[in-house]
Amino acid sequence: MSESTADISERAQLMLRALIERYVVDGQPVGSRTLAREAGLRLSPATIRNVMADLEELGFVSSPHTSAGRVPTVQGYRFFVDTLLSVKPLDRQAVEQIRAELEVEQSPKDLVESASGMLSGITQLAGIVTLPRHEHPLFKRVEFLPLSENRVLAILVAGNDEVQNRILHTERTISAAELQQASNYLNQLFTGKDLDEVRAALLHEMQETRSNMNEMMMTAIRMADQVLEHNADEDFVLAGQTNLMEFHELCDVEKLRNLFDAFSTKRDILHLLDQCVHGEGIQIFIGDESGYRMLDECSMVTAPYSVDGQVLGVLGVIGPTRMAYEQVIPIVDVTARLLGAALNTRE
Amino acid sequence: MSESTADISERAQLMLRALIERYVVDGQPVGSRTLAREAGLRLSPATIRNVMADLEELGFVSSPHTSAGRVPTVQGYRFFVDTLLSVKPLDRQAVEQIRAELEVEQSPKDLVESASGMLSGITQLAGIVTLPRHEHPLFKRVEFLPLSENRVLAILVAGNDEVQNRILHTERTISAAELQQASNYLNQLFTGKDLDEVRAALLHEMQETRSNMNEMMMTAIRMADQVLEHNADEDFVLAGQTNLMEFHELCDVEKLRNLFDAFSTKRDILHLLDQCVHGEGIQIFIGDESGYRMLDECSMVTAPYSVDGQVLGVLGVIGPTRMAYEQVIPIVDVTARLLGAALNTRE
DNA sequence: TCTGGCACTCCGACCGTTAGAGTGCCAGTC
DNA sequence: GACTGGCACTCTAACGGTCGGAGTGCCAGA
Repeated sequence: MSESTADISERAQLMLRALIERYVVDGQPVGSRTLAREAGLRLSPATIRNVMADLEELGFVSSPHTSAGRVPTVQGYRFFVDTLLSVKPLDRQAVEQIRAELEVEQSPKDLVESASGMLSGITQLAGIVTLPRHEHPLFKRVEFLPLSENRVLAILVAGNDEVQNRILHTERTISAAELQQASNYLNQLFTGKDLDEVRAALLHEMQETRSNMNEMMMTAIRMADQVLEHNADEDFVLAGQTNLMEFHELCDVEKLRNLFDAFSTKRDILHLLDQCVHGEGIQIFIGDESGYRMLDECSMVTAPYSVDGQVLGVLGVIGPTRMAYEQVIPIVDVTARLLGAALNTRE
Repeated sequence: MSESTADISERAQLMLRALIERYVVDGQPVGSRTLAREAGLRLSPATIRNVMADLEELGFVSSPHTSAGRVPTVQGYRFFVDTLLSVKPLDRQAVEQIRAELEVEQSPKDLVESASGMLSGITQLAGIVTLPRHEHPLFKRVEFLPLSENRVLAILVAGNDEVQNRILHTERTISAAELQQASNYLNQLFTGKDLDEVRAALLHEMQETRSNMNEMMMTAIRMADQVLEHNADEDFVLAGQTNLMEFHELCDVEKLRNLFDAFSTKRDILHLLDQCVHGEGIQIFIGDESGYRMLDECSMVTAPYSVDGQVLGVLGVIGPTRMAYEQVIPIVDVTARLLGAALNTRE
């Protein structure tokens, strides 16, 4: 008991590492003999058993039953990724593959989908990427086009050149000149302002002066709301969910159902991803660390991606706790950088 | 052997029907005693066994092993839906629920999602709806807005008021007047024409006269392409996939994986849905009738939905072969009508 | 401090048995 | 001739016992 978590013998660390690396392969409990063979150390199974007993006492491994081998616990994985892990630099081929895929000119939405596909394809796990979201979208421009008698097409351009359309039905036919006047007014006043402010200013003005542009301004507000709301309710793109079915620890239909339900409900997953935006760099949730029951047997490795230093979203990988962290981490890392870069060239 | 498929004794038909209705409930083979109890007929199990033997010879039922009850075959289900089925009219409450959900003002995409959710929610199976697709979209309007130095926002409005945006980088700064001129030209010439024709005409003109509006016209073509292409590659919205995990005949992880893979690949499913557009009214694929292995244990009930007599898409339900067809069919039918109606009010 | 040996435990696989459900067939009855 | 009760038969799923393998903990000796 004199040992604190901080000073586990180096040998024990090597052993834990070997055990995890072995367990990741086939998900079977690892026994002392196997470990004696596989770990580079020249030790007998008996010795290894002693060390394993120590590791068990520290809570890093546990045995499913008396005469089974040992299995890493969440704490074991945590210690592993925090202090034992040596991240292998990603091989050039994979990097090039991702770069090539993301370099093709495509819309942000398509880029996100490509990235998600890449993540799941390379790791053989599930890839997840949130849609890019600007913190404070700017008002850039609004236009109103007469469509037919009582219908006007309103177009709002936000700072990131995101465009919103909306067809509105008006009470009377509004002339092209009037529409022009309205848009001129709004554009002169607000171009470059924060969309939030624009919204507030319009609301204020509508109450003050009951101008004849109310209808137009109403629309502008509604559209601003839409952009803001569209930005508020984040969304993500998932790929390769079915890869998760390969892992027998998840193959219980009950668990699968909970997991897939969470994927389509999105709420909980989004909430979790949200926590990853604020943390800096790679974030890892192992097993029940996430706090969500359906992810108890899963881990999630995430990294935020950003353009010009502004974080636009998060991406990552979801898989069983026994994933090859040392491989997944660099993949997530690189993909985040490359996605950021790809989004940058478009703006 | 003197009996042809056409003339099965009425009693046998009643029996097949009772058997299927019973089997749908819990998916267990149905024995003669159960059937004697449940079917209204006052017959002894022995008699029922004789009739069951006939049905088996005709290929309508089969027994998984010597001393199990009988299970309907695909042919059995087929005969059932073709000739035995009495579709129960949907109860008003459900209809109202669907109507209410689809009556809220929302975009086509949202409507489709609502419909899909309704289908899966009411049937407790998976709901599927293709996005609406106009066969011959019309050109309605195009506008070009100067954004900044070398950037122009192009907006194309199609006949169904579908709007496409695209930002284009120009070689030189084009004045607002020039842009106005270009759009006026295009609008005057092409409004109301078939988008296909517009595209062809523009291409032709570009080759003939090397006008200074080439750049604008190029864009118009590209955008037309986009609308056309967007329409060509259909897509669907799926909901309630996880409901399928409740059925033990699908609970084998291997099958589940194939099914979910097909859902995310989309190709095969789309191909199947495509066949349903052309058939008129309700279409039903039972088990391996679909020709796709991953749907061997599934059935699909579909109906096309249309606006003004033009079919825009298909919707339906995917579930295990033992689904309550007499309930699913009217739900699919009604939802198709209501979705058509909902889309209509928007145009 | 490490190791070989030993007793012990537990799981999974492999029977054999049994109860239950359902069948097919036959002879008897209305 | 149509229906039924009875009977022998078959197959499955569940239970329990046995057995080998894998792995453990502990101890005594190097």
